[in-house]
Amino acid sequence: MPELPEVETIAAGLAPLVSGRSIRDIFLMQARVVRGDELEFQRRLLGRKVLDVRRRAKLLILDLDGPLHLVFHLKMTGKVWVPDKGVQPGKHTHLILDLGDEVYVFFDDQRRFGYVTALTPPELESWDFYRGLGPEPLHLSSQDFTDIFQGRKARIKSLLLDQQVIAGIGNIYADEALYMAGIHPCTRAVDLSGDQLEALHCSLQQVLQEAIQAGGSSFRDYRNALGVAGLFQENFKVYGKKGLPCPECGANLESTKVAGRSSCFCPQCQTDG
DNA sequence: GGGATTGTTTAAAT
DNA sequence: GATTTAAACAATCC
Repeated sequence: MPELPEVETIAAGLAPLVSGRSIRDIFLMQARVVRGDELEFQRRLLGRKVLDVRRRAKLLILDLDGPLHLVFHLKMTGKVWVPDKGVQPGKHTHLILDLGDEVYVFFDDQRRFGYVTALTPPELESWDFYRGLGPEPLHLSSQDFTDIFQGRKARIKSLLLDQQVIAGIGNIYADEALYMAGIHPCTRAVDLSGDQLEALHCSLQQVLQEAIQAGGSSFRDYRNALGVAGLFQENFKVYGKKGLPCPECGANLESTKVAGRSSCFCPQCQTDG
């Protein structure tokens, strides 16, 4: 569930807590959450110092000396956080990094879809998934944004969710941005006017920035680096609100399947589908 | 116990 | 071959 704003919030919260600290010990309770050989994983990490914490797409990346990259994908229910002192691991805590002075990084994942891996810079750069990621939406000019979708025949919602096309967007922010721009999720990108693409660019940047400001969305069980819930879910206009009235026109919001995902939209405000 | 939930991969279709 | 769509997968909740 964590999308761009949630991972951004986690990275920002984690950075001051872990930067400059070294990994003194590693406790791996669920080896399956580690991609690659778990012994090699532990060998690589031990003693490394955290230099920086950042986000790329939905990936949370800790840059370590060596150099080495500790890469998390949180998928649906993954959490990377620094608990208050004395907090014991839960039954879904799969990995703990001991950073000394009673500072621990917990990696929790109830459904265990998430994963973590330790990669050297060449390994990271040659990783097909990483290399194939599309541009960061917040770094795109209106022109670049338009160029991405120009002439594509797929439905706009599918393209927004495609990490190779544009990175970091999931079901929540795709639905919200399309609603704000007045575009039906089933519209083929090729059928969108220049004005519509510009509106979508604008609404996407707005919704992402507002969500980051609010500390992400806490639908279900997302928590930030301190284990605190975000607030943006209170700003949802359409996501998960099938059957409720549209905040603009009052029509009942509808849901349909696009790219295998439920997609909530207003049949009045989001036409041309 | 079936269906829904997620992002990604892989296979199939166009 | 390129593009697009659908199914499969992981584990759990309701």
